[in-house]
Amino acid sequence: MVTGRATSRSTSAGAEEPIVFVVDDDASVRGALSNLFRSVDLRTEVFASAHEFLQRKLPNVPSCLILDIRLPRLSGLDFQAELAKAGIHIPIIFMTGHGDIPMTVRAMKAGAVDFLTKPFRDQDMLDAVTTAIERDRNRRDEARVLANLRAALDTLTARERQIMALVTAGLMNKQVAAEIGVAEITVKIHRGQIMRKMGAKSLPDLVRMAQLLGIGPQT
Amino acid sequence: MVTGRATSRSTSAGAEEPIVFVVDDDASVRGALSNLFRSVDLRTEVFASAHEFLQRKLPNVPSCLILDIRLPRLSGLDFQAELAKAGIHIPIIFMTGHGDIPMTVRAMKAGAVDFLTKPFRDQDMLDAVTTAIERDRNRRDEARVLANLRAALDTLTARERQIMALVTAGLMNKQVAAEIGVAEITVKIHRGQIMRKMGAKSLPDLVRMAQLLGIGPQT
DNA sequence: GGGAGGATCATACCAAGGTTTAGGTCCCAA
DNA sequence: TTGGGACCTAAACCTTGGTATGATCCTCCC
Repeated sequence: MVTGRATSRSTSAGAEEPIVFVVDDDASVRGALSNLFRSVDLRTEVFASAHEFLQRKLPNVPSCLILDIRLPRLSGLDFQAELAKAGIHIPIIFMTGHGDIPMTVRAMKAGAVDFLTKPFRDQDMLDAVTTAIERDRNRRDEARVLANLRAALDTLTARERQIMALVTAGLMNKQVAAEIGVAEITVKIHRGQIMRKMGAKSLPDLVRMAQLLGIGPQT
Repeated sequence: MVTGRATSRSTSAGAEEPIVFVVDDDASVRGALSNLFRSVDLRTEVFASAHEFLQRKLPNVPSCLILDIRLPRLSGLDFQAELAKAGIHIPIIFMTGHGDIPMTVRAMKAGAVDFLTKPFRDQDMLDAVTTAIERDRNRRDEARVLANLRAALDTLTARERQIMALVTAGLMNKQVAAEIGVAEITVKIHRGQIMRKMGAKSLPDLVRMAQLLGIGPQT
């Protein structure tokens, strides 16, 4: 399973090596995990507190966070909530020595990848990390696509966005024209501009973009 | 939150009243839950074992299942796995007197709505049921849409399905024709037939259908 | 054998999509 | 004031999309 470093993926440019972040106030735990991950060639960074971790500017590579439920000043669960509120969606793996079921439920409901009780088997942790990294990789891929689409959408004028919505909803040019009270030729011209700006190679292409952008009939 | 019976929804024909199923070998628990749900006008059915529950032909209404982790003969977790394997996707709420964290994690990973430790507050259970019913309602809505689409897709011939994939991918008729080695007019005729059979009112419509059906570029 | 359904194609015709060229107005910022 | 961008439109022109009619060929099945 955990075969080692995510050897440079042939696609997208380099620097795709995943990172595992560990936050635990117990130095021995940090050391143990650090060793474990290094043993499988996983880049690792450890922190003694949530605050310390937040200082670190998060890199743009697949990563995950291993968190002790019981942290000084801020509980792991609260920290998880903080991150979510801040729009940071790094997958989290919890560890606990004295956790209980309600904590576990809360963490899992909030999207935690796993919730391990100490002591845990190395392999369980590695499996969880593999899952977490993979999840983050997928999330990042989707986020990148969406960001590009949104950037393209931002170059559209209000009129173009309006017409894009109507066109992708399935209206004919003449219907769009009637709907917004302009001549059909005007719609055609806007439409061409939309295809260019959005980089859509076909109408189905544009429809899928609109879909991802949440435009028109959500379905 | 739990305001009572899901009074006839204006859409789809009646019989939409949700049902809560309870499986627990402890008669007093069954009685207590039964009373609790009746007090908020929720239709309830209780069973003493997983086997008993399976005898019951599941009705076509939003429902959820409340399961004790510790069941005679078959653990709640294993039963959850059984149901999943059998393609039964009813949302599950677990109860436990002596559960542990790994159990909780496994249940939640497998999609459980909640995992309550006995004794729990009535309100917690009611909240969980509300969430579960709502989740099932959404799932059913999506499933119904998808079933209709699949039924329509089934009426397509192999050729039509092939052309549908290419058309929704964004190819022009002439490109489709070249791709499959027929005349453009043939593609046009098939295409018209596809629109009719699928009940698509426009190309964007068809594209969205293809998307839901997992046809073409998944994106 | 004969009919039904599927696939193919031609011809003809019309509707819809799309670009180019060439304007026009309005408004905002340099 | 001037320039540019957004928006609007017309005319001309070409490409695609889509339907109708009619026909051939094949296979499967009664």
